[in-house]
Amino acid sequence: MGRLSAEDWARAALEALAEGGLAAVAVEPVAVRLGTTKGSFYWHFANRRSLIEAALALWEAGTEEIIAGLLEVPDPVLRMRTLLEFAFGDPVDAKVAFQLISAADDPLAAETARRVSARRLEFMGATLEEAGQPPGLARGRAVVGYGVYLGMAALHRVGAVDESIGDFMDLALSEMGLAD
Amino acid sequence: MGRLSAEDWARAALEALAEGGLAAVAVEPVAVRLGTTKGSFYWHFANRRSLIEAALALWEAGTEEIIAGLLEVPDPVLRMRTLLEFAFGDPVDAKVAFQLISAADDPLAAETARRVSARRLEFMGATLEEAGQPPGLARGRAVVGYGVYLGMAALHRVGAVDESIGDFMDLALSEMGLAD
DNA sequence: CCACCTCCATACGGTTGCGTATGGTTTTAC
DNA sequence: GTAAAACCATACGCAACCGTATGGAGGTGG
Repeated sequence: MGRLSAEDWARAALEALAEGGLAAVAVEPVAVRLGTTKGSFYWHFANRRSLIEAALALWEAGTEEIIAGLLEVPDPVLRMRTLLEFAFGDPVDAKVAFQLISAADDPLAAETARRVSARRLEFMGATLEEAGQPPGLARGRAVVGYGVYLGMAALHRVGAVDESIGDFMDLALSEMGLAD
Repeated sequence: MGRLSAEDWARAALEALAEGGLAAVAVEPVAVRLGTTKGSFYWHFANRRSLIEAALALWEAGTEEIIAGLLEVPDPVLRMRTLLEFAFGDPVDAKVAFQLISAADDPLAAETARRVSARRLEFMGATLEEAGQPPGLARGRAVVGYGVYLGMAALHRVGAVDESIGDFMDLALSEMGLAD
């Protein structure tokens, strides 16, 4: 593995967060995951808290990155479809979102989840408006669409639904009035 | 507080589960919550694991209880509306569902979440069928409706949406083709 | 080649939670 | 009223994890 950077630690922490929640973002277990020891960690970070912050920042940056890429897509309907492909194609994102919402007793986790969710809802709403939907309806459908995304990911995660990812996407599109 | 029963412990454990996840179902913290000590706990339970089992069983029993009550309502549309009133009126249930889904690395938590979710989806689907909807559509709408329920609870929990509970209910009803 | 800086391993003390042991207090049974 | 049962408090050993201290390996400039 060679020498490690702070970002290596942040990535590993984000993985741990997705799998085991905030409690799994623990120094020694993540060190094991990286094949190293605490000695390395406390060189790059002051404490466990700053590792959590780094992991959350990494996750939030991912959302901004995706949105920036989607802004290159001119057609709003295609843009929304592409967004859903990204969303349902990434199994980690919904897990992290879930873990953070569940860990809402942690102020930073709650605030990060709120900010990222709000950003996504705003982007989805704007795209639906651009597709010709009136503002109020666009907002409502964005909330429902993102809610379905989170809820479906949840049900899929525990095996309560068997429907394929593709079915979810078509369903979400039709819920938003964008059915083809 | 007087003397405690095993069910008192299970209830307190369920509260802790809703607020802090599986990790919060810890013997000593729950003892503090009850104003007692471990000595009481290990009289009623063999270990921490059995406390978790009791809390999960309590949660699952709640679903069955509600469904049993709803079976008394003859009209399927009214039955669905009553169900949603129960669902959105109980702030604890969705929290627990979320926590268990997040804690899906624990086999018992995952299996319980799966079983309860499947039971609810089945009940909702059957009710929609009884309301005159074709089976496939009824199933799909049940999945979407329950998914929205979970997702909305999540977004509401972190403050990403401000819409009132009542709005959620009307929205869910209209999504299921039961709008008045 | 050597002084220094970067990065990591190991050892230590402190905290929190699990599970056991043991004794004490309150209720119940007769 | 007393013996047994039910219930609870305290103290202990054990394990996981946090954060610190300290020293050592490996590259780099002079």
